[in-house]
Amino acid sequence: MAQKTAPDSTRRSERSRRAIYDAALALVGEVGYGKMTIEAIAARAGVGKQTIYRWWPSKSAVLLDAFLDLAEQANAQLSEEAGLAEPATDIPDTGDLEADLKYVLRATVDEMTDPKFDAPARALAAEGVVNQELGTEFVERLLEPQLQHYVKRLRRSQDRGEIAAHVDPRIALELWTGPLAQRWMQRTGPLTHAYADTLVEYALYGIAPR
Amino acid sequence: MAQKTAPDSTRRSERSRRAIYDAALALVGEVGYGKMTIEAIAARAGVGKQTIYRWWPSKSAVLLDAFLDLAEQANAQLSEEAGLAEPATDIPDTGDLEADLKYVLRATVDEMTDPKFDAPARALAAEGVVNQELGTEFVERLLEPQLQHYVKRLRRSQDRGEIAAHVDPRIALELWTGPLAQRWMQRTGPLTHAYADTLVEYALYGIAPR
Amino acid sequence: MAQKTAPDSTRRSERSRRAIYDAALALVGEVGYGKMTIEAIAARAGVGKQTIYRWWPSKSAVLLDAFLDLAEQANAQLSEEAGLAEPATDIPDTGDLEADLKYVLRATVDEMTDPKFDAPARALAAEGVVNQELGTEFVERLLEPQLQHYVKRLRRSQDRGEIAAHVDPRIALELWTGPLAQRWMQRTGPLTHAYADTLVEYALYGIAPR
Amino acid sequence: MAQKTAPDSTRRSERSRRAIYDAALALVGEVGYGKMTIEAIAARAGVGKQTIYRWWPSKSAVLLDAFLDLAEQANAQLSEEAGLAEPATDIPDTGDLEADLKYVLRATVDEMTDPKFDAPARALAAEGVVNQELGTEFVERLLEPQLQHYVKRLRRSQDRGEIAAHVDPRIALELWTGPLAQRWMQRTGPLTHAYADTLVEYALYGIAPR
DNA sequence: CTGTAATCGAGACGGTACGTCACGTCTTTAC
DNA sequence: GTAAAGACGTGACGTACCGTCTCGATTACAG
Repeated sequence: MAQKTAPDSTRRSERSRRAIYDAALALVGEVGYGKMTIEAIAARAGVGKQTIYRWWPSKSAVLLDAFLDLAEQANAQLSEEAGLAEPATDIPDTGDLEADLKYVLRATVDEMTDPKFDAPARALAAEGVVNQELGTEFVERLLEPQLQHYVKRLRRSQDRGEIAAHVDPRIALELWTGPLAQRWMQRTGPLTHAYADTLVEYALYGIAPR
Repeated sequence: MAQKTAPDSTRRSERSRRAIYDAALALVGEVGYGKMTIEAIAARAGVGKQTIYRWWPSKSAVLLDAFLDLAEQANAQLSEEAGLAEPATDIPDTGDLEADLKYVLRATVDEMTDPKFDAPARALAAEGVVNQELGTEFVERLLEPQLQHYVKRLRRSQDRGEIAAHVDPRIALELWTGPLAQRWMQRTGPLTHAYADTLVEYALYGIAPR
Repeated sequence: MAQKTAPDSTRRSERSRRAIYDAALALVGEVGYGKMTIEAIAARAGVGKQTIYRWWPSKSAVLLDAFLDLAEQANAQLSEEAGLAEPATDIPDTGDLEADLKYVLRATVDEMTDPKFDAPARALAAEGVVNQELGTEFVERLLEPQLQHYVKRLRRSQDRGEIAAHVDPRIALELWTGPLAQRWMQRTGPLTHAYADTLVEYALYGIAPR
Repeated sequence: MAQKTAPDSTRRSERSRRAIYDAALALVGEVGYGKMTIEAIAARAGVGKQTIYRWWPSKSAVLLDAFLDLAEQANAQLSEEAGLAEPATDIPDTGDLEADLKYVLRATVDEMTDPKFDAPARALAAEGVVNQELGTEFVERLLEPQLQHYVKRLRRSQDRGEIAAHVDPRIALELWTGPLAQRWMQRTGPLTHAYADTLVEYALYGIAPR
């Protein structure tokens, strides 16, 4: 099937791409996703509209790429600060599962609260709820890779007998990521460190009396 | 301060209101929230645009009312089928907490899977992620009342010693509603009865070895 | 065949129509037909683009109506100045055909030179050369009615024996309107009173020796 | 003053030039002048856009050159058919002015009707009405040289006393070229041999009774 | 039972943004 | 250095809806 003669990506303007990302992220923060227009992105980036339409099919796709780029950069910076060559996203393993999970979950809460991430992340999450394609990509490229860090970490604990053998780690991790996600997306309650700690405790030991 | 001469709701056309709800729900299913326009709702409902603008401030508000109406009707019908006068939304209390939770959670999974509810509910959930005001109203009028049924039920179990005394029921219920919501909204995994059962088990007894 | 549900002309805004005419005529004079855009007309008239597209199919159609309106007004004003109820466009009949023709032709030259008429008239004439539909309408609604005044006048002279019996007045009049039109449109020579006079003389008596 | 580093015409690609002419003439016939775009000419000619912009300042200039080239070729072919070395554009002089004029005018009518010439000629004529520069060039390079053939021919007749001494040939010729041009450009009437004949007769002997 | 005031369907209005097209310039690679 | 190719910033296109407005026609209450 003939594509509409796909553009030649080797000749793509890097400077335009960056300017578009910056403009999109700035705008989604300033006016919100609904009122962010492609024309405004183009104007702010000092770029022709066609340059956006040439490389992305929709404004959600632009924002997704911009956000992924942002996440990547933030990650790279984090690793650098830690003086590491490899990405620093692994979940720590001090031998104390409860402490490790609380540590990571508190960091997640902090990130969810950071206004720099909040606006674009909400916009993408919202769009993903309604737009299957974008939602899938968002999950596959951003969310699931992060969740897999939990899977790895839980499996290590399971090998050591710190988690019951019958437990499926991929489901277990949802005991805390699910509630956190819900509070963030639906604002059903405050997102605090204490809340994160409680979730970890309930999840590890259950709510039935021991 | 003078309101914009608020309309007189006693003279409101009931037939128009119903037609607008029907049109909105039909359209959100057919073309999706983003492409649903007020003009299309008006045209389909055989109604002037002003009749919509007179009574609702935005298309999300129309859809919210339409959906609440739908939920109400569905509820009423359910109660009627059960031959009850009062609404049938309470969580059963057979004395077996695990069984009761699994029963209700399976029903929730079924509802989330029902295409009649799926499209408008997703649209509203998505809009709520990004639009604080609508999100809050959605939660307050629809979600939180349902969650409170869990609180009531859990408290009863707690009084009987079936749940540890230190547990906060309002947080505990998120151990299963959170994961369910996340799978539904972000499509991070399949929504099945087996999954619902697993969530209840993990939540009750924890994932650490007993 | 279903029209695209033609708009209701009884509800048309007269103020907008006038503003659009004024803007179109002003713009064609200032920037020329080629660079006159519908957006600019709309902006200058303080009108939405759709209001133009609702009532006219193209920018040439707008200009045609604007110009016809202008011609009508100019005509009405002329009649009024002369204190007449009927339109003053008839060709005089003093009994001296040569003098009458020269008089009218000189007036035509003056009009063709008047910058107020020149720009829009050129634009329409040009568009009509290339666009059959517009050209036909331009001729039928503006040019031919004026030519018919010559026909009437010539026929009267012919009845009196001042013009040879075998002559077809509709063709005869082209002996002077044709050259004038050509000099105006193609700029093949200057448009002066002397030139007009010469045309009348050559046409009446021929260029062969008598 | 530095020209924009004028291109070196000795290295110009003849094949591209020809292809551009062909493409321009074909397109003006197929889609009309207004919808003929430089991009389309380039694409059809298998030529880069810059190759057009390097050698011509505007699309009207391209078409003008293309049309002049066409006219030249047609002329050369005509001469060749007649077995002549020199160009065959002079007006015949059989001694019978009326007959000679009718002969040439009938040929002009035929040419104006030939669809191969019609589309580009109209486009250029139209553009010339509105664009002084192009109009002047069109007249100087194409129209006026043809009119001068009449001047020469008329002067010869005048020397022989077949035309009144006081007549200005340059004006006289407009008695038939003007009407013809008008009928062609403004479509004010049919273009036939009979019409051409009538024009010649009226012009020679006048419309007043002799 | 009839006036009268508000709601109703309809849709024109001034706008904003859409996604596309072509402009004329510029850069890259091949000849 | 010219050529084909095509990405770029720019700006107009014609369309779709926005939310406001004005217009009769309908409707339901108050006199």
